[in-house]
Amino acid sequence: MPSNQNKNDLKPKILKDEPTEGFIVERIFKAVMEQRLAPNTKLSEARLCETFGVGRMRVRRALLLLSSQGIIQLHSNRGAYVSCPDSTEAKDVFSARMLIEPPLVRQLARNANQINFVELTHHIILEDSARAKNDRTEIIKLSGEFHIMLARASGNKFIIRMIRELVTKTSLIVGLFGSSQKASCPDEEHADILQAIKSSDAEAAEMLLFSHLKHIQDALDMGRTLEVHDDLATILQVG
Amino acid sequence: MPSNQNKNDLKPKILKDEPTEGFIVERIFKAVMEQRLAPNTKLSEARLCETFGVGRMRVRRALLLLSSQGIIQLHSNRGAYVSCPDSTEAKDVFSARMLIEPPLVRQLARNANQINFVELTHHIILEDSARAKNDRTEIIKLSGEFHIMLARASGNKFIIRMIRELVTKTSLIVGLFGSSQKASCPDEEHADILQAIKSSDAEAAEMLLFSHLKHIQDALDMGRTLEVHDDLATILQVG
DNA sequence: AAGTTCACAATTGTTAACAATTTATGTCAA
DNA sequence: TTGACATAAATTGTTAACAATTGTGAACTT
Repeated sequence: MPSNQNKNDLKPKILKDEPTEGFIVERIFKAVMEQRLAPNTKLSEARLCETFGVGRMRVRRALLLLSSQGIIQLHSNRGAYVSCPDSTEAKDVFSARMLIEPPLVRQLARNANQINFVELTHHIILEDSARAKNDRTEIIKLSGEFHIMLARASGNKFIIRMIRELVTKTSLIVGLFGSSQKASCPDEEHADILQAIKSSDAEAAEMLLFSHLKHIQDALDMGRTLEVHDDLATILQVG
Repeated sequence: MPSNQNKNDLKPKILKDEPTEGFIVERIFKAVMEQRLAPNTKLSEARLCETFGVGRMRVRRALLLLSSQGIIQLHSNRGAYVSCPDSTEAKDVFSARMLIEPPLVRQLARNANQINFVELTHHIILEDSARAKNDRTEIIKLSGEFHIMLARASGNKFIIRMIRELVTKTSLIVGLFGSSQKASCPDEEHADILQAIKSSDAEAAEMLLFSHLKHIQDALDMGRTLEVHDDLATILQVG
Protein backbone atom coordinates (compact mmCIF):
# COMPACT_ATOMS: atom_id res chain seq x y z
CA MET A 1 0.00 0.00 0.00
CA PRO A 2 2.81 2.14 0.01
CA SER A 3 3.66 3.95 -2.98
CA ASN A 4 2.45 4.26 -6.42
CA GLN A 5 1.79 1.78 -9.06
CA ASN A 6 3.39 3.14 -12.16
CA LYS A 7 2.45 2.35 -15.67
CA ASN A 8 4.78 4.65 -17.50
CA ASP A 9 7.63 4.51 -15.05
CA LEU A 10 9.91 2.18 -16.87
CA LYS A 11 12.97 3.99 -15.73
CA PRO A 12 16.00 2.30 -14.25
CA LYS A 13 15.50 4.17 -11.01
CA ILE A 14 16.05 0.92 -9.20
CA LEU A 15 19.71 1.24 -10.00
CA LYS A 16 20.01 4.17 -7.64
CA ASP A 17 21.30 2.95 -4.33
CA GLU A 18 19.02 5.32 -2.49
CA PRO A 19 16.08 3.49 -0.96
CA THR A 20 12.71 4.78 -2.02
CA GLU A 21 10.20 5.88 0.60
CA GLY A 22 8.19 2.78 -0.15
CA PHE A 23 11.19 0.73 0.89
CA ILE A 24 11.52 2.64 4.13
CA VAL A 25 7.84 2.24 4.87
CA GLU A 26 8.10 -1.46 4.19
CA ARG A 27 11.07 -1.87 6.50
CA ILE A 28 9.46 -0.08 9.40
CA PHE A 29 6.15 -1.77 8.73
CA LYS A 30 7.82 -5.16 8.89
CA ALA A 31 9.84 -4.27 11.96
CA VAL A 32 6.66 -3.33 13.75
CA MET A 33 4.85 -6.45 12.64
CA GLU A 34 7.68 -8.62 13.86
CA GLN A 35 7.75 -6.74 17.16
CA ARG A 36 11.31 -5.57 16.67
CA LEU A 37 10.06 -2.02 17.05
CA ALA A 38 8.28 -1.58 20.35
CA PRO A 39 5.34 0.77 20.82
CA ASN A 40 6.27 4.30 21.76
CA THR A 41 9.72 4.02 20.23
CA LYS A 42 10.76 7.38 18.85
CA LEU A 43 11.68 7.50 15.18
CA SER A 44 13.74 10.64 14.81
CA GLU A 45 14.29 11.99 11.35
CA ALA A 46 18.02 12.32 11.74
CA ARG A 47 18.38 8.75 12.91
CA LEU A 48 16.33 7.37 10.04
CA CYS A 49 18.24 9.51 7.56
CA GLU A 50 21.57 8.02 8.48
CA THR A 51 20.09 4.56 8.93
CA PHE A 52 18.76 4.44 5.39
CA GLY A 53 21.34 6.79 3.89
CA VAL A 54 18.69 9.10 2.58
CA GLY A 55 17.69 12.75 2.61
CA ARG A 56 15.28 14.17 5.11
CA MET A 57 12.51 14.51 2.57
CA ARG A 58 12.27 10.81 1.92
CA VAL A 59 12.15 10.09 5.60
CA ARG A 60 9.43 12.64 6.20
CA ARG A 61 7.34 11.26 3.37
CA ALA A 62 7.77 7.74 4.70
CA LEU A 63 6.75 8.88 8.17
CA LEU A 64 3.68 10.58 6.79
CA LEU A 65 2.65 7.42 4.98
CA LEU A 66 3.20 5.32 8.08
CA SER A 67 1.15 7.69 10.17
CA SER A 68 -1.68 7.59 7.65
CA GLN A 69 -1.75 3.83 8.14
CA GLY A 70 -1.82 4.20 11.88
CA ILE A 71 1.50 2.44 12.38
CA ILE A 72 3.14 5.48 13.88
CA GLN A 73 1.86 8.70 15.33
CA LEU A 74 3.10 12.16 14.46
CA HIS A 75 3.13 14.71 17.26
CA SER A 76 3.70 18.15 15.87
CA ASN A 77 7.12 19.52 16.65
CA ARG A 78 7.84 16.44 18.76
CA GLY A 79 8.44 13.77 16.22
CA ALA A 80 7.23 10.34 15.20
CA TYR A 81 6.53 7.53 17.64
CA VAL A 82 5.51 3.95 17.07
CA SER A 83 1.82 3.71 17.81
CA CYS A 84 0.83 2.62 21.26
CA PRO A 85 -2.71 1.29 20.96
CA ASP A 86 -4.89 1.50 24.02
CA SER A 87 -7.42 -1.08 25.05
CA THR A 88 -10.18 0.66 23.15
CA GLU A 89 -8.23 0.55 19.93
CA ALA A 90 -7.31 -3.05 20.63
CA LYS A 91 -10.97 -3.90 20.87
CA ASP A 92 -11.61 -2.15 17.57
CA VAL A 93 -8.84 -4.07 15.87
CA PHE A 94 -10.16 -7.43 16.93
CA SER A 95 -13.69 -6.37 16.23
CA ALA A 96 -12.73 -5.41 12.69
CA ARG A 97 -10.77 -8.59 12.15
CA MET A 98 -13.65 -10.71 13.42
CA LEU A 99 -15.92 -8.93 11.03
CA ILE A 100 -13.76 -9.30 7.96
CA GLU A 101 -11.65 -12.40 8.21
CA PRO A 102 -14.30 -15.06 8.87
CA PRO A 103 -16.29 -14.10 5.77
CA LEU A 104 -13.01 -13.97 3.92
CA VAL A 105 -12.01 -17.55 4.67
CA ARG A 106 -15.57 -18.63 4.06
CA GLN A 107 -15.23 -17.22 0.58
CA LEU A 108 -11.83 -18.82 0.16
CA ALA A 109 -13.22 -22.20 1.13
CA ARG A 110 -15.96 -21.81 -1.44
CA ASN A 111 -13.40 -21.13 -4.17
CA ALA A 112 -10.83 -23.55 -2.86
CA ASN A 113 -10.17 -24.95 -6.31
CA GLN A 114 -8.80 -21.60 -7.47
CA ILE A 115 -6.32 -21.28 -4.65
CA ASN A 116 -2.68 -22.18 -4.80
CA PHE A 117 -1.99 -23.98 -1.57
CA VAL A 118 1.70 -24.67 -1.94
CA GLU A 119 2.90 -21.50 -0.25
CA LEU A 120 0.28 -21.71 2.46
CA THR A 121 1.11 -25.32 3.21
CA HIS A 122 4.78 -24.55 3.24
CA HIS A 123 4.11 -21.71 5.61
CA ILE A 124 2.46 -24.04 8.11
CA ILE A 125 5.61 -26.15 8.04
CA LEU A 126 7.73 -23.11 8.73
CA GLU A 127 5.51 -22.23 11.65
CA ASP A 128 5.82 -25.72 13.09
CA SER A 129 9.54 -25.55 12.67
CA ALA A 130 9.75 -22.23 14.46
CA ARG A 131 7.60 -23.57 17.26
CA ALA A 132 9.82 -26.60 17.58
CA LYS A 133 12.83 -24.35 17.98
CA ASN A 134 10.84 -22.17 20.37
CA ASP A 135 11.90 -19.16 18.30
CA ARG A 136 9.48 -16.60 19.65
CA THR A 137 10.47 -13.87 17.23
CA GLU A 138 10.04 -16.14 14.24
CA ILE A 139 6.75 -17.46 15.54
CA ILE A 140 5.34 -13.98 15.85
CA LYS A 141 6.52 -13.05 12.39
CA LEU A 142 5.09 -16.16 10.74
CA SER A 143 1.83 -16.05 12.65
CA GLY A 144 1.04 -12.60 11.33
CA GLU A 145 2.16 -13.47 7.85
CA PHE A 146 -0.21 -16.40 7.67
CA HIS A 147 -3.22 -14.15 7.94
CA ILE A 148 -1.80 -11.83 5.35
CA MET A 149 -1.26 -14.76 3.02
CA LEU A 150 -4.90 -15.72 3.45
CA ALA A 151 -5.86 -12.20 2.47
CA ARG A 152 -3.50 -12.39 -0.48
CA ALA A 153 -5.23 -15.56 -1.61
CA SER A 154 -8.34 -13.49 -2.17
CA GLY A 155 -6.50 -11.50 -4.80
CA ASN A 156 -8.31 -8.38 -3.64
CA LYS A 157 -5.88 -5.58 -2.97
CA PHE A 158 -8.28 -3.71 -0.72
CA ILE A 159 -8.72 -6.74 1.48
CA ILE A 160 -4.99 -7.32 1.49
CA ARG A 161 -4.24 -3.79 2.57
CA MET A 162 -6.85 -3.81 5.27
CA ILE A 163 -5.71 -7.13 6.73
CA ARG A 164 -2.09 -6.05 6.57
CA GLU A 165 -2.83 -2.99 8.60
CA LEU A 166 -4.93 -4.85 11.13
CA VAL A 167 -2.39 -7.63 11.54
CA THR A 168 0.37 -5.14 12.11
CA LYS A 169 -1.66 -3.37 14.74
CA THR A 170 -2.36 -6.74 16.29
CA SER A 171 1.37 -7.23 16.65
CA LEU A 172 1.61 -3.98 18.54
CA ILE A 173 -1.28 -5.00 20.75
CA VAL A 174 0.10 -8.44 21.47
CA GLY A 175 3.43 -6.84 22.25
CA LEU A 176 1.76 -4.53 24.70
CA PHE A 177 -0.86 -6.71 26.31
CA GLY A 178 0.23 -10.23 25.45
CA SER A 179 1.05 -12.24 28.53
CA SER A 180 4.30 -13.94 27.69
CA GLN A 181 3.29 -17.26 29.15
CA LYS A 182 0.24 -17.90 27.03
CA ALA A 183 0.88 -18.77 23.44
CA SER A 184 0.42 -15.78 21.17
CA CYS A 185 -1.01 -17.93 18.40
CA PRO A 186 -2.37 -21.30 19.48
CA ASP A 187 -0.49 -24.18 18.01
CA GLU A 188 -2.53 -26.07 15.50
CA GLU A 189 -5.20 -23.55 14.66
CA HIS A 190 -3.63 -22.23 11.48
CA ALA A 191 -3.28 -25.75 10.18
CA ASP A 192 -6.90 -26.52 11.03
CA ILE A 193 -8.11 -23.41 9.25
CA LEU A 194 -6.11 -24.20 6.17
CA GLN A 195 -7.40 -27.75 6.17
CA ALA A 196 -10.98 -26.54 6.35
CA ILE A 197 -10.39 -24.27 3.40
CA LYS A 198 -8.76 -27.07 1.44
CA SER A 199 -11.74 -29.33 2.01
CA SER A 200 -14.09 -26.54 0.96
CA ASP A 201 -15.77 -26.62 4.34
CA ALA A 202 -16.79 -22.99 4.39
CA GLU A 203 -18.72 -23.09 7.64
CA ALA A 204 -15.89 -24.76 9.50
CA ALA A 205 -13.28 -22.41 8.12
CA GLU A 206 -15.33 -19.40 9.09
CA MET A 207 -15.93 -20.63 12.59
CA LEU A 208 -12.38 -21.79 13.12
CA LEU A 209 -10.98 -18.44 12.15
CA PHE A 210 -13.44 -16.65 14.37
CA SER A 211 -12.54 -18.71 17.41
CA HIS A 212 -8.88 -18.41 16.49
CA LEU A 213 -9.11 -14.64 16.72
CA LYS A 214 -11.08 -14.98 19.92
CA HIS A 215 -8.36 -17.13 21.42
CA ILE A 216 -5.74 -14.56 20.60
CA GLN A 217 -7.85 -11.83 22.10
CA ASP A 218 -8.64 -13.84 25.21
CA ALA A 219 -4.96 -14.45 25.75
CA LEU A 220 -4.41 -10.74 26.16
CA ASP A 221 -3.77 -9.30 29.55
CA MET A 222 -4.60 -5.62 29.76
CA GLY A 223 -2.17 -3.78 31.95
CA ARG A 224 1.49 -4.21 31.27
CA THR A 225 4.51 -1.96 31.17
CA LEU A 226 6.46 -1.51 28.00
CA GLU A 227 10.07 -1.10 27.10
CA VAL A 228 11.34 1.37 24.57
CA HIS A 229 14.03 0.27 22.18
CA ASP A 230 16.54 2.77 20.97
CA ASP A 231 19.01 1.13 18.64
CA LEU A 232 17.13 1.76 15.45
CA ALA A 233 19.98 1.07 13.10
CA THR A 234 20.36 -2.51 14.24
CA ILE A 235 16.65 -3.18 14.28
CA LEU A 236 15.93 -1.79 10.86
CA GLN A 237 18.94 -3.01 8.96
CA VAL A 238 18.42 -6.63 9.88
CA GLY A 239 15.72 -8.60 8.09
CA MET B 1 7.67 9.13 31.11
CA PRO B 2 5.59 7.23 28.62
CA SER B 3 2.27 8.27 30.07
CA ASN B 4 1.91 11.70 28.53
CA GLN B 5 0.40 11.65 25.12
CA ASN B 6 -1.77 14.67 24.44
CA LYS B 7 -0.29 17.57 26.22
CA ASN B 8 0.32 20.29 23.72
CA ASP B 9 -1.50 18.82 20.78
CA LEU B 10 -4.59 20.87 21.49
CA LYS B 11 -3.11 24.11 20.34
CA PRO B 12 -5.19 26.85 18.79
CA LYS B 13 -3.68 26.18 15.42
CA ILE B 14 -7.16 26.35 14.03
CA LEU B 15 -6.95 30.09 14.28
CA LYS B 16 -4.41 30.19 11.50
CA ASP B 17 -6.18 30.84 8.26
CA GLU B 18 -3.95 28.41 6.44
CA PRO B 19 -5.77 25.15 5.80
CA THR B 20 -4.05 22.09 7.17
CA GLU B 21 -3.21 19.21 4.86
CA GLY B 22 -5.99 17.22 6.50
CA PHE B 23 -8.41 19.86 5.36
CA ILE B 24 -7.12 19.72 1.81
CA VAL B 25 -7.36 15.94 1.79
CA GLU B 26 -10.89 16.15 3.09
CA ARG B 27 -11.92 18.62 0.42
CA ILE B 28 -10.54 16.60 -2.45
CA PHE B 29 -11.84 13.40 -0.93
CA LYS B 30 -15.32 14.84 -0.74
CA ALA B 31 -15.13 16.33 -4.21
CA VAL B 32 -14.26 12.92 -5.60
CA MET B 33 -16.99 11.19 -3.65
CA GLU B 34 -19.56 13.64 -4.93
CA GLN B 35 -18.29 13.24 -8.47
CA ARG B 36 -17.33 16.87 -8.79
CA LEU B 37 -13.81 15.73 -9.60
CA ALA B 38 -13.80 13.42 -12.58
CA PRO B 39 -11.34 10.54 -12.96
CA ASN B 40 -8.11 11.46 -14.67
CA THR B 41 -8.38 15.12 -13.72
CA LYS B 42 -4.94 16.55 -13.18
CA LEU B 43 -4.27 18.11 -9.80
CA SER B 44 -1.28 20.34 -10.38
CA GLU B 45 0.60 21.58 -7.37
CA ALA B 46 0.55 25.20 -8.45
CA ARG B 47 -3.19 25.18 -8.97
CA LEU B 48 -3.87 23.61 -5.60
CA CYS B 49 -1.49 26.03 -3.92
CA GLU B 50 -3.37 29.07 -5.09
CA THR B 51 -6.74 27.37 -4.63
CA PHE B 52 -6.13 26.70 -0.96
CA GLY B 53 -3.77 29.60 -0.39
CA VAL B 54 -1.06 27.34 0.91
CA GLY B 55 2.58 26.53 0.36
CA ARG B 56 3.74 23.78 -1.90
CA MET B 57 4.72 21.53 0.98
CA ARG B 58 1.22 21.24 2.34
CA VAL B 59 -0.11 20.42 -1.08
CA ARG B 60 2.50 17.77 -1.67
CA ARG B 61 1.80 16.15 1.68
CA ALA B 62 -1.91 16.17 0.95
CA LEU B 63 -1.32 14.60 -2.43
CA LEU B 64 0.84 11.90 -0.90
CA LEU B 65 -1.88 11.07 1.61
CA LEU B 66 -4.51 10.95 -1.10
CA SER B 67 -2.38 8.67 -3.22
CA SER B 68 -1.83 6.35 -0.27
CA GLN B 69 -5.59 6.02 -0.04
CA GLY B 70 -5.87 5.29 -3.72
CA ILE B 71 -7.94 8.38 -4.46
CA ILE B 72 -5.34 9.85 -6.74
CA GLN B 73 -2.32 8.49 -8.51
CA LEU B 74 1.12 10.03 -8.52
CA HIS B 75 3.14 9.68 -11.69
CA SER B 76 6.68 10.66 -11.02
CA ASN B 77 7.66 13.93 -12.65
CA ARG B 78 4.24 14.12 -14.25
CA GLY B 79 1.97 15.03 -11.40
CA ALA B 80 -1.13 13.86 -9.59
CA TYR B 81 -4.25 12.61 -11.32
CA VAL B 82 -7.59 11.55 -9.94
CA SER B 83 -7.65 7.78 -9.99
CA CYS B 84 -9.25 6.14 -12.97
CA PRO B 85 -10.20 2.65 -11.83
CA ASP B 86 -10.34 -0.04 -14.48
CA SER B 87 -12.85 -2.83 -14.56
CA THR B 88 -10.58 -5.12 -12.56
CA GLU B 89 -10.32 -2.62 -9.77
CA ALA B 90 -14.04 -2.02 -9.94
CA LYS B 91 -14.62 -5.70 -9.40
CA ASP B 92 -12.29 -5.64 -6.41
CA VAL B 93 -14.10 -2.70 -4.88
CA PHE B 94 -17.50 -4.37 -5.08
CA SER B 95 -16.05 -7.65 -3.99
CA ALA B 96 -14.58 -6.02 -0.91
CA ARG B 97 -17.78 -4.16 -0.14
CA MET B 98 -19.84 -7.32 -0.51
CA LEU B 99 -17.50 -9.03 1.87
CA ILE B 100 -17.51 -6.37 4.55
CA GLU B 101 -20.78 -4.49 4.50
CA PRO B 102 -23.29 -7.34 4.80
CA PRO B 103 -21.68 -8.70 7.98
CA LEU B 104 -21.48 -5.14 9.18
CA VAL B 105 -25.20 -4.46 8.94
CA ARG B 106 -25.88 -7.89 10.33
CA GLN B 107 -23.93 -6.87 13.38
CA LEU B 108 -25.70 -3.53 13.50
CA ALA B 109 -29.09 -5.24 13.40
CA ARG B 110 -28.05 -7.45 16.30
CA ASN B 111 -27.12 -4.42 18.37
CA ALA B 112 -29.93 -2.23 17.11
CA ASN B 113 -30.75 -1.05 20.60
CA GLN B 114 -27.38 0.67 20.90
CA ILE B 115 -27.75 2.62 17.69
CA ASN B 116 -28.89 6.18 17.37
CA PHE B 117 -31.27 6.19 14.46
CA VAL B 118 -32.18 9.86 14.31
CA GLU B 119 -29.45 10.88 11.91
CA LEU B 120 -29.91 7.81 9.76
CA THR B 121 -33.65 8.31 9.56
CA HIS B 122 -33.20 11.95 8.76
CA HIS B 123 -30.74 11.00 6.06
CA ILE B 124 -33.33 8.83 4.34
CA ILE B 125 -35.65 11.81 4.26
CA LEU B 126 -32.93 13.93 2.68
CA GLU B 127 -32.41 11.26 0.06
CA ASP B 128 -36.10 11.14 -0.76
CA SER B 129 -36.17 14.87 -1.01
CA ALA B 130 -33.21 14.92 -3.37
CA ARG B 131 -34.83 12.23 -5.48
CA ALA B 132 -38.03 14.21 -5.60
CA LYS B 133 -36.13 17.20 -6.92
CA ASN B 134 -34.24 14.92 -9.28
CA ASP B 135 -31.03 16.51 -8.02
CA ARG B 136 -28.56 14.00 -9.37
CA THR B 137 -25.53 15.54 -7.68
CA GLU B 138 -27.22 15.55 -4.31
CA ILE B 139 -28.47 12.01 -4.77
CA ILE B 140 -24.98 10.76 -5.47
CA LYS B 141 -23.59 12.58 -2.48
CA LEU B 142 -26.24 11.31 -0.08
CA SER B 143 -26.19 7.77 -1.40
CA GLY B 144 -22.53 7.41 -0.61
CA GLU B 145 -22.88 9.09 2.73
CA PHE B 146 -25.53 6.64 3.83
CA HIS B 147 -23.11 3.75 3.67
CA ILE B 148 -20.50 5.74 5.53
CA MET B 149 -23.05 6.53 8.21
CA LEU B 150 -23.76 2.84 8.58
CA ALA B 151 -20.06 2.25 9.07
CA ARG B 152 -19.94 5.08 11.55
CA ALA B 153 -22.72 3.44 13.51
CA SER B 154 -20.34 0.59 14.21
CA GLY B 155 -18.09 2.98 16.09
CA ASN B 156 -15.09 1.14 14.70
CA LYS B 157 -12.65 3.54 13.13
CA PHE B 158 -10.99 0.86 11.01
CA ILE B 159 -14.30 -0.12 9.50
CA ILE B 160 -15.18 3.51 8.96
CA ARG B 161 -11.95 4.25 7.14
CA MET B 162 -12.21 1.18 4.96
CA ILE B 163 -15.81 1.88 3.98
CA ARG B 164 -15.03 5.51 3.33
CA GLU B 165 -12.31 4.57 0.92
CA LEU B 166 -14.40 1.94 -0.82
CA VAL B 167 -17.40 4.24 -1.14
CA THR B 168 -15.25 6.96 -2.61
CA LYS B 169 -13.82 4.57 -5.15
CA THR B 170 -17.33 3.44 -5.92
CA SER B 171 -18.17 7.02 -6.81
CA LEU B 172 -15.32 7.08 -9.26
CA ILE B 173 -16.47 3.79 -10.73
CA VAL B 174 -20.08 4.84 -11.04
CA GLY B 175 -18.91 8.06 -12.64
CA LEU B 176 -16.92 6.07 -15.15
CA PHE B 177 -19.12 3.09 -15.86
CA GLY B 178 -22.52 4.14 -14.60
CA SER B 179 -25.07 4.30 -17.35
CA SER B 180 -26.89 7.54 -16.78
CA GLN B 181 -30.32 6.12 -17.41
CA LYS B 182 -30.33 3.47 -14.74
CA ALA B 183 -30.64 4.69 -11.20
CA SER B 184 -27.29 4.84 -9.47
CA CYS B 185 -28.79 3.83 -6.15
CA PRO B 186 -32.17 2.14 -6.34
CA ASP B 187 -34.91 4.13 -4.74
CA GLU B 188 -36.18 2.48 -1.60
CA GLU B 189 -33.34 0.13 -0.80
CA HIS B 190 -31.64 2.30 1.77
CA ALA B 191 -34.91 2.71 3.62
CA ASP B 192 -35.51 -1.03 3.55
CA ILE B 193 -32.05 -1.74 4.90
CA LEU B 194 -32.47 0.74 7.69
CA GLN B 195 -35.86 -0.70 8.55
CA ALA B 196 -34.41 -4.20 8.77
CA ILE B 197 -31.72 -2.96 11.12
CA LYS B 198 -34.26 -1.16 13.24
CA SER B 199 -36.34 -4.29 13.60
CA SER B 200 -33.25 -6.28 14.50
CA ASP B 201 -33.76 -8.54 11.53
CA ALA B 202 -30.11 -9.38 11.00
CA GLU B 203 -30.61 -11.86 8.18
CA ALA B 204 -32.81 -9.51 6.20
CA ALA B 205 -30.47 -6.57 6.68
CA GLU B 206 -27.51 -8.61 5.54
CA MET B 207 -29.26 -9.90 2.48
CA LEU B 208 -30.78 -6.56 1.58
CA LEU B 209 -27.43 -4.85 1.67
CA PHE B 210 -25.86 -7.58 -0.39
CA SER B 211 -28.46 -7.34 -3.12
CA HIS B 212 -28.32 -3.56 -2.89
CA LEU B 213 -24.63 -3.65 -3.76
CA LYS B 214 -25.35 -6.18 -6.46
CA HIS B 215 -27.93 -3.89 -7.99
CA ILE B 216 -25.47 -1.03 -8.09
CA GLN B 217 -22.87 -3.25 -9.69
CA ASP B 218 -25.30 -4.70 -12.20
CA ALA B 219 -26.32 -1.21 -13.25
CA LEU B 220 -22.77 -0.56 -14.41
CA ASP B 221 -21.95 -0.49 -18.05
CA MET B 222 -18.32 -1.17 -18.75
CA GLY B 223 -17.01 0.88 -21.62
CA ARG B 224 -17.60 4.60 -21.55
CA THR B 225 -15.65 7.70 -22.37
CA LEU B 226 -14.80 10.19 -19.70
CA GLU B 227 -14.58 13.92 -19.50
CA VAL B 228 -11.84 15.78 -17.72
CA HIS B 229 -12.72 18.80 -15.66
CA ASP B 230 -10.27 21.63 -15.37
CA ASP B 231 -11.71 24.39 -13.22
CA LEU B 232 -10.38 23.14 -9.93
CA ALA B 233 -10.91 26.32 -8.01
CA THR B 234 -14.65 26.31 -8.54
CA ILE B 235 -15.01 22.63 -7.84
CA LEU B 236 -13.00 22.59 -4.65
CA GLN B 237 -14.13 25.82 -3.09
CA VAL B 238 -17.80 24.99 -3.28
CA GLY B 239 -19.23 22.60 -0.72
C1' DA C 1 1.66 17.02 -44.91
C1' DA C 2 3.90 13.99 -41.81
C1' DG C 3 7.63 13.20 -39.01
C1' DT C 4 12.12 14.54 -36.52
C1' DT C 5 15.03 17.42 -33.90
C1' DC C 6 16.07 20.85 -31.01
C1' DA C 7 15.38 24.35 -27.75
C1' DC C 8 12.36 26.48 -24.46
C1' DA C 9 8.73 26.62 -21.06
C1' DA C 10 6.29 24.47 -17.44
C1' DT C 11 6.06 21.25 -13.82
C1' DT C 12 7.82 18.26 -10.47
C1' DG C 13 11.73 16.52 -7.42
C1' DT C 14 15.48 17.67 -4.31
C1' DT C 15 18.46 20.13 -1.42
C1' DA C 16 19.85 23.30 1.87
C1' DA C 17 19.32 27.15 4.64
C1' DC C 18 16.30 29.33 7.92
C1' DA C 19 12.48 29.73 11.49
C1' DA C 20 9.84 27.82 15.23
C1' DT C 21 9.29 24.68 18.78
C1' DT C 22 10.59 21.46 22.05
C1' DT C 23 13.99 19.30 25.02
C1' DA C 24 18.09 19.47 27.65
C1' DT C 25 21.39 22.03 30.58
C1' DG C 26 22.97 24.89 34.18
C1' DT C 27 22.53 28.37 37.61
C1' DC C 28 20.43 30.26 41.54
C1' DA C 29 17.31 30.51 45.45
C1' DA C 30 14.40 28.37 49.02
C1' DT D 1 17.86 18.11 47.07
C1' DT D 2 14.31 20.35 44.89
C1' DG D 3 12.14 23.74 42.10
C1' DA D 4 12.06 27.73 39.11
C1' DC D 5 13.94 30.10 35.56
C1' DA D 6 16.84 31.45 31.84
C1' DT D 7 19.79 29.88 28.29
C1' DA D 8 21.64 26.62 24.96
C1' DA D 9 21.16 22.52 22.17
C1' DA D 10 18.61 19.54 19.43
C1' DT D 11 14.74 18.52 16.63
C1' DT D 12 11.06 19.51 13.72
C1' DG D 13 8.48 22.72 10.41
C1' DT D 14 8.76 25.87 6.55
C1' DT D 15 10.44 28.38 2.81
C1' DA D 16 12.87 29.30 -1.22
C1' DA D 17 16.22 28.47 -4.50
C1' DC D 18 18.05 25.00 -7.51
C1' DA D 19 18.13 20.54 -10.29
C1' DA D 20 15.85 17.22 -13.14
C1' DT D 21 12.25 15.71 -15.94
C1' DT D 22 8.56 16.15 -19.02
C1' DG D 23 5.63 18.44 -22.38
C1' DT D 24 5.33 21.83 -26.20
C1' DG D 25 6.08 24.04 -30.34
C1' DA D 26 8.77 25.96 -33.97
C1' DA D 27 11.91 25.12 -37.52
C1' DC D 28 13.62 21.87 -40.51
C1' DT D 29 13.96 17.57 -43.33
C1' DT D 30 11.92 14.08 -46.23
